[in-house]
Amino acid sequence: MAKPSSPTPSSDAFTPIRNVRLYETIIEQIAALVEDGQLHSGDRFPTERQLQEKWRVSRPVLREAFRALEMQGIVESRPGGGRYLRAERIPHPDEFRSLRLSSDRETLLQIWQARETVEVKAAGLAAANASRAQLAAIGRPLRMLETMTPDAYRRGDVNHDFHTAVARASGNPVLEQVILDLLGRFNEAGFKDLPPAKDWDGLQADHQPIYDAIASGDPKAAANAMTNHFKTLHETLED
Amino acid sequence: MAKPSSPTPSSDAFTPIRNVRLYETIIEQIAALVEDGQLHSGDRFPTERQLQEKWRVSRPVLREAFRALEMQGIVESRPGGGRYLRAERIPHPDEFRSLRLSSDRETLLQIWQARETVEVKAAGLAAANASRAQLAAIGRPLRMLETMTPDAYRRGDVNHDFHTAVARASGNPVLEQVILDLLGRFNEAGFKDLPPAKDWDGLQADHQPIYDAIASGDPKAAANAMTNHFKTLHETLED
DNA sequence: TATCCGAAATTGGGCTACCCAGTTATTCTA
DNA sequence: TAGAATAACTGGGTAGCCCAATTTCGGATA
Repeated sequence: MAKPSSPTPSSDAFTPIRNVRLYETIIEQIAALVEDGQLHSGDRFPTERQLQEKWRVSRPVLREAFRALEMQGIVESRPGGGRYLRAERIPHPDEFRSLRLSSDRETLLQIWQARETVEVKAAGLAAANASRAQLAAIGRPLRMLETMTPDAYRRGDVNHDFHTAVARASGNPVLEQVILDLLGRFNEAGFKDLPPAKDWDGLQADHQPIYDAIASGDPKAAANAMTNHFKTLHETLED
Repeated sequence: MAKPSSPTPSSDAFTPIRNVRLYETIIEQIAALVEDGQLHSGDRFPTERQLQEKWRVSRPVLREAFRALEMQGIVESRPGGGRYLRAERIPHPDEFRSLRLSSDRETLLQIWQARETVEVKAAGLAAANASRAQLAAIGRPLRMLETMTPDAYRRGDVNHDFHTAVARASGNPVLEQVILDLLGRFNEAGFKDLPPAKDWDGLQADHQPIYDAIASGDPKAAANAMTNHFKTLHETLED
C-alpha cells in the first residue's frame, strides 16, 4: 500500500523550480496539527509508527522532519519516551531559505539596517557591562591589525571577530545570537561583492573609537561610535 | 563493519542529561570540513555514499544531518546532482536549543530587551513606509478589542497580531523575521507566567498611541510610543 | 574537427525490514 | 498493598533495495 508515491507526481506541465521534498510536507502537517490546536507546548506527539500510518510515509522521512525541527529546539526527542512539542509556532520550511537565498543588493541593505539596529544597542550595553576579559576580546582584533601584515590575518576575520566580541560583551545572549545570525547572513549575502579593499584600512579605523568608548564605559558614546561606523560603511555600500 | 555503534556507548559512570544523537556529530563533522577550509560556499559535497564510508554511518543519519542544515538554507540538495554548500558558517547543533530551552526570568528579560531594540526601530520605519493596507492591518487588532468581547478574540492574539503587523509595515523583511522569531520565543518562554490579565486592558491601551503615531507618519513619535509601551510592560514584568 | 544525441553510470529521494537500548506499563509475588 | 520482575512500546540506528533526475561520455553525424 501507499504506492511509492513518486516524489514529483504528475505536476502540471512545467515542473516548478524546486520539487518539494516529502519531509517538508510532513513539517507542514505538523504545523497544521499545532495550528489546529490539537497539540500544545509540552504535549507528546503520536508515536512514529502511528504518524507513519496516518500520513502514509516511511519512518525515515518522519525522522528527517522531526530532526529538522529538533535542531531548532522546537521538538524534543526522548529515546524510549516519545517526542514532545516545545514551541507554539512551527516555522514554514522555506522561511529561512527565502531570505538566505536572496543575495541581491536590496537584501544586503536590509540586513545592514537590521545589523545597525541591534549592534548599536549592543555597543551601548557593552560599554555598561563589559568585563575585563570581554574588553580584551574586543581589542584583540584591532591589535592584530596593527601588528601583523594585512594578509596574515584575513581582513574579513578581523571585522567578524570585532563585531562578535562586541555582541558578546553586551551581556545579552539573545541579542548576541541575533547579531551572529545577521552577521553570518551578511557575509554570505554579499561581502565578496564589496569594495576590493579600496579604503578598507580606513574603514577598519572606525573600529578604534568604538573600542575606546566601550573601554571608557560610556554607553552613549559607544552607541554613537557604532552608528558612525555603520553610516560610513553605508556610503561605501552605495558605490 | 561499523559495529552497530550503540547510541550511548559506555559513557563514563553517570550518563549526561542528553545523549548525543549521531546526526549531531555528523553536523559537527561537516562544520569541521568547512572550518578547515576544505569546503567553501558554492562547493559540492562528496556524495552520500562517500561520506557514509568516510564517517562510518548509515545513509539515513547522513540525510538527517543534511536535512536539518537544508531547512536552514545552509545546504542545497539537487536530486541527481549532488549537495552544495550555501553558507560559510555551520551553526553548532545546540546553538538554538540552548536559548530556547531556558525559560527562566532572566532569559525572558533578555528577550524583552532584544524585542524593544528591534521593535522600536520597526515602529519608526513603519511610520515612514507603511502602506495603507499595512496600516489597516495594524489597526485591525485594536478595533477587534473594542468591538468584541474579551474572550472571543484571545488577548494573546491581539498582542501578537499587532506587533506582527508593525514589523511587517517596517518594509524590512529581515527585521521582520527577527521580530517574529523573538516574539515567538517570548510567547513560548513565559507569556503564560505573566500577569493574569490584571490591568491587561490598560496595557493594551498602549497600542493606540503607537498606531496613531504610525498613521500620522511621524517616525520619532512612533519610536517613542513603542519605547513607552515596552517601558510600561517592563515594570509589569518585574512584579 | 566540431557538434549533437543517446546510452550508461552516478546521485539524491524514498521505502521496507530489521535489531538495539532505554522507557513505561503490567503483572506477579511477597 | 508495596515492590520487583517482566513484557510491551518507543526512538536510535543499520542494511539493502528501487526509482527518477542528472551527469558523463562515447559514438554517429554534419
